[in-house]
Amino acid sequence: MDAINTELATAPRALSKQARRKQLIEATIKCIAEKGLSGTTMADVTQQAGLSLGIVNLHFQSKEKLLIETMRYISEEYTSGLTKIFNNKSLNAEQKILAHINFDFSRKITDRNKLAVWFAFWGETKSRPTYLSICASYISEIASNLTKLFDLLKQQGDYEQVDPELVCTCYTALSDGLWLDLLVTPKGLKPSQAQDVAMHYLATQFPNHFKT
Amino acid sequence: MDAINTELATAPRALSKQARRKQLIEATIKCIAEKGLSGTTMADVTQQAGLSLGIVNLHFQSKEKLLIETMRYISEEYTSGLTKIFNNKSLNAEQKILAHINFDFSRKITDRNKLAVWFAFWGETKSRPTYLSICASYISEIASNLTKLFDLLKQQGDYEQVDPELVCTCYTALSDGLWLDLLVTPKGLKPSQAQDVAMHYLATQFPNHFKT
DNA sequence: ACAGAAAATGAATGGTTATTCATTCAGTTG
DNA sequence: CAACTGAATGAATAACCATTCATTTTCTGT
Repeated sequence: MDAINTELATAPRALSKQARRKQLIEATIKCIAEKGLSGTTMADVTQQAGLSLGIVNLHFQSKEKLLIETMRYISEEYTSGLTKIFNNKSLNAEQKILAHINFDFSRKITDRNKLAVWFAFWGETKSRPTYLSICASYISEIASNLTKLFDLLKQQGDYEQVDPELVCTCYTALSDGLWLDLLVTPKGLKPSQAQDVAMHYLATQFPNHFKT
Repeated sequence: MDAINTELATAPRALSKQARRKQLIEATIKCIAEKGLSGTTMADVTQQAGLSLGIVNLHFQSKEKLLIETMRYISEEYTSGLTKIFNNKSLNAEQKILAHINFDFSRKITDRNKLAVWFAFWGETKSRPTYLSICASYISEIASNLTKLFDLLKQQGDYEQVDPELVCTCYTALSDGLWLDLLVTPKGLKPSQAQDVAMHYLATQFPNHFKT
C-alpha cells in the first residue's frame, strides 16, 4: 500500500531496462500475493512500483507477458539455485541432498509472496498451458537429478529396499504440500518445522545418513 | 462447450431452488477447470448450465457469492466423506485409515475438474479469508481425527518411535502434493499410483499394518 | 549548452463483463 | 379458467480495466 521504492523514486530514469523490468516483476509478485491473480490490475502493479500506468506496456507489451515473465522469474530463481547445488563438485551426494532440502525451506523460497505466486499459477495451468510449458522441462530435470542422488545414497548404504524414483516422487510431493501448508496456514507450520517434516521422511528412507 | 443439461432443458422451472443452485455450482466447477478462476464469466457459467444470463444473480446475488458457494460445495463433499468414515463403528483403526486413503485418491476426489477448483482457490488470496473461515474448523477436525487413528495404531503395534502428530502432518502434506501432481501433470502420475506413494509412506511408519 | 534519442507519463479510448430490471412464462390456487 | 405467484429471461446499463499515444521529462553525445 504505502510501498514505492524510495531510493529509485528520485531518479527513476537512471535505471537500466533490465532493472526496471525486475522492479515491475517484483511489484507484480507483491500484488498477486495481496490481491490474487485475477484481482491484480495494471494500475495496482504500477502503483506498487511507484511508476505510471503506461510503463508495463512499454517494458512488457502486455499484461499477459508481464505475468509470464513473473512466473519465469520465480521459477528460474528456484531451478538455478538447485542446479548450482547439483553441479557443486565439492559436495558429495549426502551433502547435496542436505543442501537441496535446506534450499527448499530457505527464507528465499518459502517467502509467502512467492509461494502465493506459485500456487496462483498452478491453479491456472489447466486453462493456461503456457505456464506449464515454462517449467515442465526444468521440473523433469530436477527430478532426474534428485533421483540420481538418492540412487547414489542407496549404493553407499545398506538400502536394498529403497526405490530412488519413488523416493523422489514422494519427497517432491511432500515439499509441494508443505509449501501449501506454509502459504495457507501461516499461523501453523513454520518453515523450519516444515523442513523437519521433510527431514523425517528422508530419515525413514536413509536412516544411516539422516537423523530426525 | 457443447454442454447443456438436456434432461433439464425441457422443463427448467420444475427444479427446486436447491437443485438449481447445485446445477449452477457444477457448471461453475467445469468452467473454472476449463478457463481458470479469472477467465470464468457469468456468461460462461450460465451458458454451461444451459440457462439465461441473469440466473446467477437471482440465485446467488453475486458472482463472488457463487464462487464462495462453489468452494463450500467441494470442501463439504470432502469433509463429509471423511467424517462418515471416522464415525463408522464397524471399522477398526487400521480399516479407517485404509478407507481414508482410498477416499483421498478415489475418482470422486481426484476428479481433475474438482482439483482445479481446489488449487484455483488456494492461489486466490482475495477469497482466502472467507474460504479459510469456511473450512478451518473442518481441517483441524480432520487432522485431530487422523492423529487419533495413528495413535491407536501406535498403541496396537510395536511403534515406540512413531509421532502420530508428525505422521498426520506429513501424510496430509503428501496428499496435497500428490493432488497437485495429478492436476498439473495428468500424463504423469495416475490416481492409483499416487495412492501407492501415499501407502509407501504409511508403510514406513506402520510396517506391521501396511505393506508397499 | 544544445539537439536528438530514449524513457516515462497519464488522459482518453475501447472492449469486456457483472449487474439490473421490465417483461415473459410456467405452475398453482380458488 | 382466470387471477396470482414466483421463476426465468436477456436487453440495457454501468463499472472496470488493458491498451494506446500525444506530450513531457530525462539522458547522452557532441
